[in-house]
Amino acid sequence: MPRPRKFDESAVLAAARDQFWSAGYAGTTMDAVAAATDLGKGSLYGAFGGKQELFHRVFDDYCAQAEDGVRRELTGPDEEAFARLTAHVHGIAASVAADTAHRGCLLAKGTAELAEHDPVVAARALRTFDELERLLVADIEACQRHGDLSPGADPHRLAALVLTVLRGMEALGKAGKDARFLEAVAESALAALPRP
Amino acid sequence: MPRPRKFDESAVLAAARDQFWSAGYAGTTMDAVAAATDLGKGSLYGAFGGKQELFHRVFDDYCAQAEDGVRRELTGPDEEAFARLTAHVHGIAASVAADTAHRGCLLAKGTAELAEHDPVVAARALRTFDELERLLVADIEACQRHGDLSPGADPHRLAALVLTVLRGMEALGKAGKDARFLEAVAESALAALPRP
DNA sequence: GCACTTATGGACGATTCAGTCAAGAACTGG
DNA sequence: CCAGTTCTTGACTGAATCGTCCATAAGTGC
Repeated sequence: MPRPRKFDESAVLAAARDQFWSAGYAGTTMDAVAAATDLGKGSLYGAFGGKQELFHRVFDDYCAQAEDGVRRELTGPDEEAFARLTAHVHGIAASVAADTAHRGCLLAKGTAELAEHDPVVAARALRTFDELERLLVADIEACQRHGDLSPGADPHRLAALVLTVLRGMEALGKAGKDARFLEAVAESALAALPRP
Repeated sequence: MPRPRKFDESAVLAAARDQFWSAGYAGTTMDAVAAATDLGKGSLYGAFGGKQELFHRVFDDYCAQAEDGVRRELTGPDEEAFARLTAHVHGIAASVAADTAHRGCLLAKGTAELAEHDPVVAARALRTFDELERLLVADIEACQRHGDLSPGADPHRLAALVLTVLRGMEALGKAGKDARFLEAVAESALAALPRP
């Protein structure tokens, strides 16, 4: 029987994630990750394979968690679909505004830095956005069924617009646009949805 | 009288910009910049001071050019204000979609990578977005004067929404969302503006 | 408690990085 | 054509960088 690992894998991944999140991929050194996780470099390489593989793992976990969070926020009975949608949009605005350190979102940061040259990252990012879009479509369809949104509108187009607004808020929040701006955008985007 | 410079400063800055654009700040080496510009490192450091100063210069120039381009697209007589707006939004969608290499926008990439830790970059990015917003407000007000948009709507809110959609399209295009998606978003965003 | 397997941790190596420096080249005013 | 100033070249430095390696520790089935 092998010697079991002494470290908690999820804690190590969280520490690595924070390093990548703060310094970016190229700006993060494996020595820093080792120091942050209190692991020797031998253990780090033995367990995760290398910088790129570690990042892929961290990025994948982050995307999965992001999807899960949104899924929880947007799933439920039709009667509350519109409330869920407004809460989600306002919630994103609020959380972006609350990020006064402008750390932003690892999905956005990783995509901006690596999507051009790393097909694994690009594919994972695209899959995540597609899933977020799908969740929005489902919720918007629920809104239509319950009569909160115009049944004649194309739910895919509405979802695409909402997703785009959400990602734009993230980008502008990172640049320092304030809570008032973001809140106004959230309100305007919701007001732009066609009511029956 | 001093010996004049042999190189063309704007060509050197363009080559440096391409390096930073492609590899990011941390991923770019001064050796690579020197090779791309055919300059010795001594000249590079003598003329621009160092990696960070060079990036600030490149980033500032890029932002200024971006502002100028949008200013040209959105400025003109009231009668064409709405046509300018629709052309701008569709133009961004088309140019993002045409960027099949997913190089994206240096403003977005630099902001994502550096805004958190480099106040110079953060301030320049915010200033650029504010200027783009201002240009949108001016054009939307022109639309209202000419009767193409509802005069009762708050032009600042509409401009904020449009700017957010544009930055969201850039972010999603980088992740690989296709031309059909982006075009649908552009159309939906324009359709969401309140007509008189 | 022995043997076997894996984890650990830190030293090590080859490479690469940002930035410096000095010697010589190039240009112009006089 | 000379003197003075700046530009250029590329070798050099010291610090990091990624990744490897190996001796040792640790846990478990028998």
